[in-house]
Amino acid sequence: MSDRLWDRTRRRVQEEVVDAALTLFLEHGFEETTVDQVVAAAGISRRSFFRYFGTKEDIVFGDLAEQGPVILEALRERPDDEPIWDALAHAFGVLSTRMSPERGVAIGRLVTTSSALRAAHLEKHLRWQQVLAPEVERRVDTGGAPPGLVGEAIVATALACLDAATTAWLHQGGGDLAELQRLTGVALTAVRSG
Amino acid sequence: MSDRLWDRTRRRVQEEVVDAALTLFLEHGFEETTVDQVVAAAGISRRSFFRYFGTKEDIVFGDLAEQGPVILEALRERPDDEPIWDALAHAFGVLSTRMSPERGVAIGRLVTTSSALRAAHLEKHLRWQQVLAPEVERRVDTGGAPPGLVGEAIVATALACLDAATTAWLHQGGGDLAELQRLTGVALTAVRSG
DNA sequence: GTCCTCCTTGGCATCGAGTGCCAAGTTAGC
DNA sequence: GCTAACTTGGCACTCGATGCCAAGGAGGAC
Repeated sequence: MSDRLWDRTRRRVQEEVVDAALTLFLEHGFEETTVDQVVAAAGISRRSFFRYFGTKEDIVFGDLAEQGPVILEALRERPDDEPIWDALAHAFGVLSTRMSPERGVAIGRLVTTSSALRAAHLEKHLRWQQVLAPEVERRVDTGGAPPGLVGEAIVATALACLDAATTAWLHQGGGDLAELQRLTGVALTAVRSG
Repeated sequence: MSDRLWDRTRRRVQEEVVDAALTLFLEHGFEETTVDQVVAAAGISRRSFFRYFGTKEDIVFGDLAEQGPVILEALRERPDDEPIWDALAHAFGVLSTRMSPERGVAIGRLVTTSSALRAAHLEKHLRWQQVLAPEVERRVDTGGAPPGLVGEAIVATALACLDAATTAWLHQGGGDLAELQRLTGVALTAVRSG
């Protein structure tokens, strides 16, 4: 987090590109908007764009895929005797502070309308899963299961329920983050007691 | 399933392309092998290739993504009072009859090594999920949850556990399908009783 | 301020996946 | 054998993404 002119300029440019791109995406759709249109709207060269964002999907997700360690840190700070599902819910909660709810809803809607974004979204979950699984496995009783299996299954399930809840939440308008948490709880309860 | 010469030829060509492609993929990797190399090895034109397979990933997954209705049919045939997890496990079982175990293991290994294949794999699961969720929701008590939430959460969880089990199964050599089923059960039990 | 170094920028060429179009060839039904 | 239906493959093109390189701005040493 240094603050030389270069870094500040970089962040400013990045934000401008994201703003211009999201406007276009929401208006015409993600797949229908070309990178050329984005860079034209943002006033940056095509080549530089791909240095700011490795892929077109990165405009939408930013560095979210690399936030596994941040979630892990939050998970480590939860007490060891807390039920694993509560601990995970709280750990994922740290991400909600990184984005405005309005933008979260906009991104959520975009993701549901583009299979490329959906793929990137799920790949992101997979990255988180690999980071979080060991700590989850440390916390629970695996009962002699092969290493990795229980941790991965639990994290993947939590993310699956979060996704199902997000779908339902967006469907009923989105907006209230507490409601999303409630729906996630409902999904988890249904899974664990069906 | 008509049997005109055209259809038989089509199936034969398709199989030849898959065989040639899988050989190349296993030797050099999925992303590292270009479609041009595949069509050269299979003796077909590039243009025709994309009429047989809509995407490069389709070589590996075939029509698996469109088998949602087949799984659904199998699920419908399970008794209504069977626990939903057992019913789903049996329903997914019908897919194992569509491929040799050896090829299944080969594909599994490929998927773990290519993010493009992983994305297609997860997109496939999403397709299944949308087909199966309503029937699952009909079978269980949703307790007044928003429509779709519980069904999607349950199917997504089942698939997540199946994936975690597959990872562990491949890690320990693969081969025995009964062992994969056992691992899936272990994952599900861990999720539902952690 | 001057010079030198580091880093960024943008243009160019290129690759790889995927698609529309069209002319030529093959199959099916008569 | 003739015609309609369909398949094939070549060409040109779009779009995302990458390597390379020359030009230019930022920042420190003097």
